[in-house]
Amino acid sequence: MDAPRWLSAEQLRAWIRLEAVVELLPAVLDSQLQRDAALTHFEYLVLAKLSESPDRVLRMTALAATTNSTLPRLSHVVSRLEARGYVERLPCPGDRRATNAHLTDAGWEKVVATAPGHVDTVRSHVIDLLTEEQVTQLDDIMAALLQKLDPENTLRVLP
Amino acid sequence: MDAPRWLSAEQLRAWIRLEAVVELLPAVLDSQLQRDAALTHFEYLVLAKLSESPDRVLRMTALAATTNSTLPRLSHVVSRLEARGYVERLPCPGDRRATNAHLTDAGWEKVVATAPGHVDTVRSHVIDLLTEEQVTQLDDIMAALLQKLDPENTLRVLP
DNA sequence: GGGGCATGGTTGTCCCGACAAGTGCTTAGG
DNA sequence: CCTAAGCACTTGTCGGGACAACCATGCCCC
Repeated sequence: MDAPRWLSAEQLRAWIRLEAVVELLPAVLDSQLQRDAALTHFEYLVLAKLSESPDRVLRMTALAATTNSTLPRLSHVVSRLEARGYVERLPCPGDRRATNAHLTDAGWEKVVATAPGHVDTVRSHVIDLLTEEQVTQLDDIMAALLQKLDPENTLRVLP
Repeated sequence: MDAPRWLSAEQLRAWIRLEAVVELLPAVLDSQLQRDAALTHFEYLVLAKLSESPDRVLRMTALAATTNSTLPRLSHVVSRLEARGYVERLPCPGDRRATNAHLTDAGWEKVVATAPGHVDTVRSHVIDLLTEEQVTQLDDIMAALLQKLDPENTLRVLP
């Protein structure tokens, strides 16, 4: 094996901190949503993405893509959300292999009720801690990382 | 409920990207380590932190702190690592409630063998994708977030 | 128009992490 | 002292996610 290019002190520090954030942030999001809405962060994400879609419908594959997820994982989650009445599965008219996930009225109201608290958490734990300039920097940096993590750019970020 | 302060388009974009990275990055780290060393990212972190400590020993509480973890979680992981011969538990001389985790020689060699591949992954998926300036920005931004996520600053970052 | 292959989704199993109790030690208070 | 409160873990149970195997439909193309 060839000698590994080690990290400089500066790089190491940035990495350790990113590591810590990546570890701790999901826990905060999950616990707030769990406490206030009995939802996983991922479950909330599914509902939220559906609520933003035309007719509140999305194909499973598309939904998996926008939520950075795999199909098996999504399928399980949709089953749970279906059991709670927030989502229903409909056959896709065009393609009989496909399934459409549809946000029910109850699901819509769940999102409406849950979103403010979630946004507050995001603000207080991320956005409000940064300057306007830092938000821009963060966006650029994450975009650079995503180019590697998600080359297909499945989650089409809004303009 | 009062009107939630919504996010601007810029802020939302940055948040969605950070969300995606936080979701996808752990999977990359885990799968590389799993494939090359049959270790979880968290297991590797435990071994790595021990390897950096004097005498390769750390109290469970201290180890939990530097790995951004909880004591129950750590206890389970140490049990697994102990079963594989990488770590051993020793009674703490000063306080008979406490337990010291000690990295064995086998554990040390495991870290030495595993570190280069891990560093390569960190480089290729994070550090090398950013300019020097961006690394500094990232460090500052993550430091700001950690002040909220981890007020005690348990993980004492090196100079 | 029928093999062969890709696509879209579901189901089943295993393992890791969260959470909640429980045990033994230590310290403080009267 | 001796009891009560607090600390440092450990253990047990439960739920969610990864992965692999599986079915069904669509597409090709000869």
